[in-house]
Amino acid sequence: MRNSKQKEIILRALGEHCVHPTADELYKYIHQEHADIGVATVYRNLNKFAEKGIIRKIIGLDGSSHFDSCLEPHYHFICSCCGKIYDIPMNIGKDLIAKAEEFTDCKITSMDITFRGYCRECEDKHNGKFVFDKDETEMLLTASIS
Amino acid sequence: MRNSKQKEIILRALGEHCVHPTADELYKYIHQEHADIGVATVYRNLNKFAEKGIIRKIIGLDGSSHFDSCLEPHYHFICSCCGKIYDIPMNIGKDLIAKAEEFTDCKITSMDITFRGYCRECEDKHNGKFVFDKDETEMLLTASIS
DNA sequence: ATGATAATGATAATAATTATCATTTAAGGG
DNA sequence: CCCTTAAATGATAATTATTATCATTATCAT
Repeated sequence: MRNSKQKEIILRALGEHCVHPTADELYKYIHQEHADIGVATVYRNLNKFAEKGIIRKIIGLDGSSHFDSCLEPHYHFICSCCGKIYDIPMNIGKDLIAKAEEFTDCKITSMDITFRGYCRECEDKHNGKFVFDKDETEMLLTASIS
Repeated sequence: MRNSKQKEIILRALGEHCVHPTADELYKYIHQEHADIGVATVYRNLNKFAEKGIIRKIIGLDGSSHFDSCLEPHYHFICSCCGKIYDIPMNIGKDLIAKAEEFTDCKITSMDITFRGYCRECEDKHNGKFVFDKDETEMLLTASIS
């Protein structure tokens, strides 16, 4: 993989987000400062980075791809109300892989644990009654960009 | 939710599949016998069933939505080579939810564990060197319909 | 510096999913 | 059993996210 100015910009931009953005969201964010970087480049590189293990790809509530620059072992929490994805910095359940290999007779290389529920904010605001609303989510994700 | 002939057909068809199909795959399967059932109806009902907790929705390697008629607590294994999704009938790791709630201060309602690796077949065939190929996957998924 | 070739960006193409809306159907009350 | 009402359906259009194409540009080993 050859180096490029665009790759550095994309990686840095991803690092600036605590709530994990989609390729499209990241493209729009980058576009503000670097209007000369194309959509295809952002999609291409995020996927390439994820393939190489430089970043992680997470699948959101609605099946959309989100990206995560944190490589430390951790799991994810997705709020069923606002759709935001949070990190859970845990390194438990390592023995689960061994158990699963016994059950399946397959070679297991990784494990993702995703918790769902209601984040503090949504639990307080709506008492957990609301369901996932994509528009609201996009608003919140955009708002969290600083 | 009102009853309908289409709903019954869709639910029965899903139950006949051991490898979890996507909405589109299930539509094509149903279409062979019931050409009068529309795409929208299949998508609509699968999603409605999943919402109501009658079936489960699983997100595949490439972010596609697969459906699973089995409601017993279990986890999934996705082969990084052929993309097929298998069930792992385990009921371990219940205490993980309690731990995650401590960490996050969020109300957690569910947990998904997805293992990735290479299934027996792919491990033997390619020695785990191949990466996910969507076309090959579709072929295999279709072939598994009986 | 230079040549091979990987990376880029504009755009077209694709694929999956959802919205629209006229028509049909289910189900409860009279 | 018929009627009413609203939910469900199916054909199709629309949308959306993502990927493919390809001419041009940039990287980097030599």
